[in-house]
Amino acid sequence: MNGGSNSYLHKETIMQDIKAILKERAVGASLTVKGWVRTKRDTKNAIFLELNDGSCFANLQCVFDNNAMDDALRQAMESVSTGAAVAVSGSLVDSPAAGQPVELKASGLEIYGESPADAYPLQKKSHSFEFLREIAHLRPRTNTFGAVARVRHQMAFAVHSFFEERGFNYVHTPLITASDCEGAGEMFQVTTLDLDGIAKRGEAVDYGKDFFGKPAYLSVSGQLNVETYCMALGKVYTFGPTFRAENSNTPRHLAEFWMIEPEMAFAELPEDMALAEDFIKHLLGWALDKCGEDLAFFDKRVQPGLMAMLEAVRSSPFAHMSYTDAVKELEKHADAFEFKPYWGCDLQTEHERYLTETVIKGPLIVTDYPKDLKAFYMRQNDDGKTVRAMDVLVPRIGEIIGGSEREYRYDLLVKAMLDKKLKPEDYWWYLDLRRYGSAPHSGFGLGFERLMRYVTGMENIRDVIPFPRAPKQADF
RNA sequence: UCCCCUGUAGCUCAGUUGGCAGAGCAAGUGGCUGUUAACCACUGGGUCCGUGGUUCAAAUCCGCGCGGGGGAGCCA
Repeated sequence: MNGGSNSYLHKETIMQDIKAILKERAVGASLTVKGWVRTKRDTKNAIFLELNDGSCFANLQCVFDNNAMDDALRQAMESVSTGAAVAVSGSLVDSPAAGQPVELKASGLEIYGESPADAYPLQKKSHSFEFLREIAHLRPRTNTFGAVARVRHQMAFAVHSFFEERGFNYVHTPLITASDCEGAGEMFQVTTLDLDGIAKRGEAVDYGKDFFGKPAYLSVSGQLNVETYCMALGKVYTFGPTFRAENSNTPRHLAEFWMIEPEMAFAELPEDMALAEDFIKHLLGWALDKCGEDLAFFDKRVQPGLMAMLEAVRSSPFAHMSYTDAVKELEKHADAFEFKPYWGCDLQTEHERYLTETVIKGPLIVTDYPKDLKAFYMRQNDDGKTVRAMDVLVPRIGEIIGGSEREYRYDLLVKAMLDKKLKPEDYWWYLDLRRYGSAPHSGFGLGFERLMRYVTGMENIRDVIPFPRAPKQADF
């Protein structure tokens, strides 16, 4: 554990991560800590190294006696600077100074990797998120992005725990699809054809020679596929990457993002909405319970009031409003909008924000949208005008969930396809679900990174995923 | 894709009517100090995004290109 022959570590110490050390506070214990130097401060009598090993937000302060270092240790210390990877051994003591309850009274030091101070991009100061985005390989070493990474892990884990507790099966839907009919946005094409060569030779593209024998794409949604397993296992969900080739350049869109799509057999829209509300509350509650230290940082430095907001959402019922009522509400305040609301209009961002931030001041579920605004597979209401869709809107983020009860009646589904200029034969296997044992079912999609924006308070979606992909942006 | 803003030291930014390139932080050196966004002094540090133009003179004005941010649309 102690490394090479030039080690100045004490050999008989216990290796622990900083999270455990700060939790247990075993004063008197001999310890070895391995991590990265966040800051180094010299004084006459002591040298302070603050170490972070990623296990938690907090650093461990290691204190070396500046008057009791031999030449070898002093020389090693000379080459330690912000960013260096080191191991420090010593004994845990109560800290005589304010700022930390315990600290490591250090005597051993080993350097694994230096980090030249005149070149290392991360300084002992705050950096803009825009700058850090350009060094995405180093930004997880900062307070903010370390916290984002830990929260992201916990949220992914919470997704699975939520569905596991409720008897859902996790289904892996394909990322590559050869059907050009998912209808949820522009798709990335996948090919093994030599496009350069074909272009140089001036030939026409023959997809019969492509890998799949026809054009193939990255999936924009797992929903249609997961419905097949829903009609067999009852309660299912997907959680995986999703790809949209839209040329959208906003703080809330990515070309590659992660989406969670549950689907419940025999469930109608009210159960779907209840699931969505429980899901959001489970996730926010999990974050509050498991990531308090990280959230406290976001609350202090990124989004003041964040934790109180999350607590409030967790403990109060979501508001409900039909699309028709929402438009009536908006029409009362038509002067406030650039786009005047009317029945049949798509709700603009300004409309959604007004509803959640001004009218409701919290999460709002809007239901029963005009059928012309929504996808073909949504269950049609008896009024002939609306479908059983529901969008969960939250302040600051806007739409975080989009879902619906699905149309399970064969004839009505085919008619909806034709109305939207889709070819039923392209959806033959999807239609089979309505021919053999069709049943009411409902589901929704939650954008994982939008959830992350909501939970952390981070404004830009590119800062809540490790390596964001967006138009003209695929570095790292 | 459209609209607006923006690009100057490692980072964040200032730079007046077009007239010798600046500050804070970071880095280096020294000092002080159980420090904790440490403090004090000194030092080094520039393709002013690129390109073309206007001008005696361009970081500054104009055209084009590229990058970044915000808003809109698409949506999760």
